[in-house]
Amino acid sequence: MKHDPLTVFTAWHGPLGPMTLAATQRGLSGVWFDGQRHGPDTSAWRHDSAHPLLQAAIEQLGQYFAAQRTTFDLPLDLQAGTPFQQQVWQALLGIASGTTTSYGRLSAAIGKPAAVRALGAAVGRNPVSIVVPCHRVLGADGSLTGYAGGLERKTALLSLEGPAAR
Amino acid sequence: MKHDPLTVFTAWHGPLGPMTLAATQRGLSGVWFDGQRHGPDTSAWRHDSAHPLLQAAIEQLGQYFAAQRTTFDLPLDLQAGTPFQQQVWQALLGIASGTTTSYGRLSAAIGKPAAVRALGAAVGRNPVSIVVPCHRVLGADGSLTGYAGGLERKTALLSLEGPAAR
DNA sequence: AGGCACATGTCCGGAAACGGCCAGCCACAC
DNA sequence: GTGTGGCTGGCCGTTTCCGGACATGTGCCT
Repeated sequence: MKHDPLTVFTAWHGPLGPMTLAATQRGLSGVWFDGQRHGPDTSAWRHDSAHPLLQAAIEQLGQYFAAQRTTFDLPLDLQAGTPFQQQVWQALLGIASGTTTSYGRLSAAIGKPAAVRALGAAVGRNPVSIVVPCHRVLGADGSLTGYAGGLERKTALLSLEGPAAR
Repeated sequence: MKHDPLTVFTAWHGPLGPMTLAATQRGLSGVWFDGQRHGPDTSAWRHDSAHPLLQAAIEQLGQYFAAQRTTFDLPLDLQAGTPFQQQVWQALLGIASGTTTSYGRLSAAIGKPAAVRALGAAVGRNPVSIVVPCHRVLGADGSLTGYAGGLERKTALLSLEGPAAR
């Protein structure tokens, strides 16, 4: 009986495979690789491939994959998560393209150095792949550790962003 | 992240104390005595004392309390409950003013004679007091058993509806 | 008569398990 | 010595699971 915003979604086939994008009145709320872990349940949403924000997102993603864009200019709606998750996702936005950080440094950055493990779980549930760059977080020793869309995709995204930096 | 209808609400001070009324686009969705058990959380709703449906409800409630009306003519929205709860609340609407029934008979009426206890719980969570007459359900031996708004109010409503039948 | 066990759907609280981690140790290889 | 690899334990938010409580009534047992 609570009021949640109406969510619209559409499909898009990008270089790394088919994806699903979602948006609310407040902004872009989701970008998922089809079949990834923690994927969306679209059954209660409305399909709308003509939605302006979704089209804008697709355009910018296309430019990103074509290496013609490194940052995104889109309104985001991250209100779906818990306060802690929102805090983590917000922090992810601070990681510049071409750079990476570690789970430990990120948890220290939000003032909860001991919540490293919990942060890892929160990062893994980031609903807006690519745009909210959860793929730029590595293990303390530089290992890939994990990615909801599969490690190959994480590697692909990182090499796309920093050709030099392996 | 699911779409629920926008809910509006307002306050009304009736003969039995202050109350809160709520409505969605589909119809009247709530009538509660302030402070009753299982009361609403209005924090995500919008206050709108001018809403036509809410005003209509208040008018009819006024007539009801003045003994100038025994039935209500208002669209209802009972979609907030579980399927079982909706079934029970729907059954409540079949109890005519001036009459009463028991939890046992009611559970038999919906084809689930064994779910008496569950039905009691469901009746107790009826969101639309008075209009959906949960106060017309008594124990098998005629005892009052319970009322989310307090037993005094249950008594008051029953005596209002059936002056003869105490 | 009186007492007790049981059926049923839902909610709520507490307990436990589960992660996209990391630091500290130890054991081995060179 | 130095480096690598593997194990261990503790960290903490979230999710899941489980056990009880309820606006009751019927049947069986004493």
